[in-house]
Amino acid sequence: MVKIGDVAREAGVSVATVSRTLNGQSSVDPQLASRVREAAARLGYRPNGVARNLRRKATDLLALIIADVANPFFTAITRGVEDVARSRGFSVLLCNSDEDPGKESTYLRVAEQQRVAGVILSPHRDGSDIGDLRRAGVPTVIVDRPLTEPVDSVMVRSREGARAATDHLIDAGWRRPACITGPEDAWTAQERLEGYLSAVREHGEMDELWVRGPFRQQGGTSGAARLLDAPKPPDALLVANAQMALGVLEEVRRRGLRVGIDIGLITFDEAPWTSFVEPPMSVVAQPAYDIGAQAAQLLMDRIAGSAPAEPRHLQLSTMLVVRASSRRQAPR
Amino acid sequence: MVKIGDVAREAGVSVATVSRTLNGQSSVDPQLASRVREAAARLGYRPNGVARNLRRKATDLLALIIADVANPFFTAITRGVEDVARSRGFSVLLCNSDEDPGKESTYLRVAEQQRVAGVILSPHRDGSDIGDLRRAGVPTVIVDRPLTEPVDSVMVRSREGARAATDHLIDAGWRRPACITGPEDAWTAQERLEGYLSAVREHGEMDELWVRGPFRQQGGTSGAARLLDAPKPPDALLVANAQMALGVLEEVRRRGLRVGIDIGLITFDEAPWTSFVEPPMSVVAQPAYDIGAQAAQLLMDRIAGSAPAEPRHLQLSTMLVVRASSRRQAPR
DNA sequence: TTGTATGCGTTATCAC
DNA sequence: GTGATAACGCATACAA
Repeated sequence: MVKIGDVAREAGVSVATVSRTLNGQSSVDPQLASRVREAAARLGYRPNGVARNLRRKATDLLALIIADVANPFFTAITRGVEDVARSRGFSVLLCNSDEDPGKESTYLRVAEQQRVAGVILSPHRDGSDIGDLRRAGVPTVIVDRPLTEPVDSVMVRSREGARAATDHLIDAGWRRPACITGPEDAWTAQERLEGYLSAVREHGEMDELWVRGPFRQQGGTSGAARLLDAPKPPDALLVANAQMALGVLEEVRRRGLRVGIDIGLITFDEAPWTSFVEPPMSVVAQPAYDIGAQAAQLLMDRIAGSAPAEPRHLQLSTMLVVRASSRRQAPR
Repeated sequence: MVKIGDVAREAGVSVATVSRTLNGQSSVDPQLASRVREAAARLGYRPNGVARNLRRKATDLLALIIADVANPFFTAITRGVEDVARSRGFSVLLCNSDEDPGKESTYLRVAEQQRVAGVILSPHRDGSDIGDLRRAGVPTVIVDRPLTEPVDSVMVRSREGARAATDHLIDAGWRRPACITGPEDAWTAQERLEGYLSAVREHGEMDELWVRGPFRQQGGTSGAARLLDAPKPPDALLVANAQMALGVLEEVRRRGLRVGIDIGLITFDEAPWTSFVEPPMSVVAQPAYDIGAQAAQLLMDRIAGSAPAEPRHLQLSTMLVVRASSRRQAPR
């Protein structure tokens, strides 16, 4: 492996000059500079990033710690993070925590040990301990779920989205909208439920119909089943996430209910399939890519030191996308 | 930032003893060892991974260079890689090349400079130059698309999958199956087309019907349109990727054709939506997660030096998943 | 502008 | 079993 000294010898200069040249310092004689560059090219020199990082006491690595990159919501966040990171010369370490506090803290430790320049974290259910990170002075941005610690964050106005979706269901003529949300310890589940409740309460004379379940397909299936088995079942459903929505769809079809006629449907998350099911599914779209991009931006500012001392909290809005599943057609 | 010397002083031992203790060397007096561990905990010591990497001349970082993590096929590969990497104590650097030779070579250089322990690469269309990597002795595994260089690889028997799918269409009673495949310079597109062609030729007396398009939704739309506008249009379609399949579905519906009755459909890739469209879509499932997991496994073996000198080539099989879209129902 | 020399925080080699 | 010390490859303070 050729190192800086080899290049220096080849070019007949000192290592300092090689270093300066390759790091684009202006104070190098153009003549020498080109001799250095030629020598480096001739020898196929590749600077050792590890040594450089050690000396500079800084890396150009970002850690992205999320539940699961296979969840389309996080996939989009990941893409957003990676795009702005790359544009600023940073690379991203991908960490799937699977909502497992153990894996999460392992990754947090890895991030700290590898001296990453910053961390973007979607904390698990029960809150996460980023105390070590903060003590170590590692810039951090929280996404999707809040943390009590005073750090930068990027969130989505879930509650407002749920509320708008519920209002829409009612406006469309559905009389008994219900909500299928996530587990109690999931903040986003709570937010979405509250959005639903506030809409229903405001309309008055409407029953509050809701159930919880895991944020997975099966959670949707069983949630729908429980609601539909009730003596006075709902006639429309707001589902808190796309994976659950697939389960709901399954259950609804199993019962022979016609979406848009017998039952109205709307779900959180613009998954790739939503506009291709029959009928197309209305959604509360979350700006997932932007969450990632903005979080990365915040982080870069923080790393560059060009951020205010106090933490900044970004709140992105959802977008209501109305398709056929939530429009009420008269039964034939 | 507390360093190893601080811990040594706190524990009243030498840095060597601290290092040995924290790296789990057995040859340390248990008494001293616990004193060291206590001191480290008391001080909140975090080993500096960068310094360690420099000294050891090795990192526990893997670079994963793929076209786009947002493509479900690559998402699954990514998850597979990350899982086995983590289980072996490695982290993964996520790199989206977007099929752009420029981005790809940038990432290749980053990987080399950061002295990653290994690289998993899905080369872009026109072939990729991993010469530098090989010269630098960086273990590399190629996935999804071949490269002439003699390195480890994990591929899918695309051709056989396409052939099985075409055979299935014919067996199901479709008389004029066609193929919508990707661009000429995409190896997988070629393989899938050839699989289709071999099936059709073997059956004899059948027209070879096929078109190419970009591996995107729009490619499916326009491909389907061109085929269906022909004087003698096909009655069934084999589509080379899931994103194209969405486009095909769109076009087919636009024309009022009933899937499974007027036209048979089957596509490559088990995307999350395939079983939820109406009617459920038959697919040629690729073992994407396994591709990633196996590639990572191969790479780890190579890194550990426990791999044979000659490159190993894994070939994973596809799985035909027959759903309603490719079964032929009599028109009502 | 250029060169020399020091140190970044570890691990590992060598004596003891 | 333990400790002193020399690398690892680079960036930079300082001297020239």
